[in-house]
Amino acid sequence: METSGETLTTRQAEILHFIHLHIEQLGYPPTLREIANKMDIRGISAVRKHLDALVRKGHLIRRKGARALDAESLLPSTVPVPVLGRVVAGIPVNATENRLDTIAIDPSWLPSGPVFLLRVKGDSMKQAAILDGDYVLVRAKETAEEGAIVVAEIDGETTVKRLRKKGGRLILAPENPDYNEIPVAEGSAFRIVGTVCGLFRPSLEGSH
Amino acid sequence: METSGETLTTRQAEILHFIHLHIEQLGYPPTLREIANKMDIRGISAVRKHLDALVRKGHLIRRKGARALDAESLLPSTVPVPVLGRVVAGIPVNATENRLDTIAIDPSWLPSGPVFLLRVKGDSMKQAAILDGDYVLVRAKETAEEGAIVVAEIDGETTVKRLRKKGGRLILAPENPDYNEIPVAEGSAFRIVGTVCGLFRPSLEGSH
DNA sequence: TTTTAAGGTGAACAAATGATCACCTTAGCA
DNA sequence: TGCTAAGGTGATCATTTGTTCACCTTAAAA
Repeated sequence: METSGETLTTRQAEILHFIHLHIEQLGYPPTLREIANKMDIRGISAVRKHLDALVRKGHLIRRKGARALDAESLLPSTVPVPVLGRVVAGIPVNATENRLDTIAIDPSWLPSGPVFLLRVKGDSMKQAAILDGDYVLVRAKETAEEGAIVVAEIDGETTVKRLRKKGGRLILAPENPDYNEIPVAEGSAFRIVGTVCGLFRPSLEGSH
Repeated sequence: METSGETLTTRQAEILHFIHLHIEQLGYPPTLREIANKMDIRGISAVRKHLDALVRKGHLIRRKGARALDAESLLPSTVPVPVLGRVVAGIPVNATENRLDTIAIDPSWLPSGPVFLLRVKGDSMKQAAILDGDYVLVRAKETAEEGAIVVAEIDGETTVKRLRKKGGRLILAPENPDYNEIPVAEGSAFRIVGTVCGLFRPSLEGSH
């Protein structure tokens, strides 16, 4: 995601940095005079020239009015993704219950459609490089192809397994020899909640 | 992350929503008159009263000056993290060269201090659940404890391995029996770039 | 040597903006 | 019945803000 065309001078980069900082800290852009103060510039015409340069080089958008500086549209935005605790009846992505938290995810790491995050318990998917405590990114859908890693609900339990077929019957296959396959019995309460399409492992440090 | 104290009236929620929308689309907050226009209000005093109510109820921060509305500090923010290609001399976190991309990461998944993302090549850390194509989150520092997973540069090559000691000498240990340990020879060009403190695996779907 | 771009100073000025005051309407509540 | 909160109208006014123009300095390029 390249934003720039030409490269910035040191001074221009300093000013752009201050604008970003101001927006981050206060929630809105600075005025020309506020920029002049912080940069130790006495006349605001100099500031104006810098802004013109930043606009020309594609790092800033200016519109009419006070503080009408847009430096954020050119930065990556994010999508808030809910972290669900238990996954129960219905597609629960928009439900407030069971929502433990909301994490911002970069859109380039998201598929289209409804998604949610789920914290993995246990190491039954160890061989698929999914560990206890990892967050899996789940695309909410009721169907899945054979071979996909799915989040499924079976007999009231929510689990992350690989979906396989054996002798014409669906099974939920772990990726760890210490665990047993879970056959999907004829009359069992079985439902696919979604497919695992990403993985996040924060605070990995200290594991060994 | 609860932001509100008291609940908003319908009108107040409408106005707050417009403010958020304006910031999202244009990068800066609206003026009182811009709010009045969109809300079909003729006098700005009415807008002022609504803003006062939003401030009182904890949904907005106001400061002196035009467009000085901060509605974003009360929403989850993100931190832009650079994705580096090659990791070469110096701490390159702020260098524009080698920067392939910038990804927004939720601060709750970040440690303090300078970090960057690095795409993993090869499956030498397979047993540590780090696969080819994964992005590792690296805390940039020049030292690491034994047992930590590190990004290190040795003889011009950048690699992700576990840092171990064997017979009083450092080694870079893979987590895959198919790979050999890399001993750190006395006079070799060896440098620790950082420690792996997180992992991201987008577009996992389709792997089996 | 001249030219050009980056960076800066200073001042005048029109437009945009928020503050403030007085007054109005409606609905719920005591 | 009177009171109060939410919501609104209209107008005045001081301040802030961006625009514009003329001119200066310095260093690199032609």
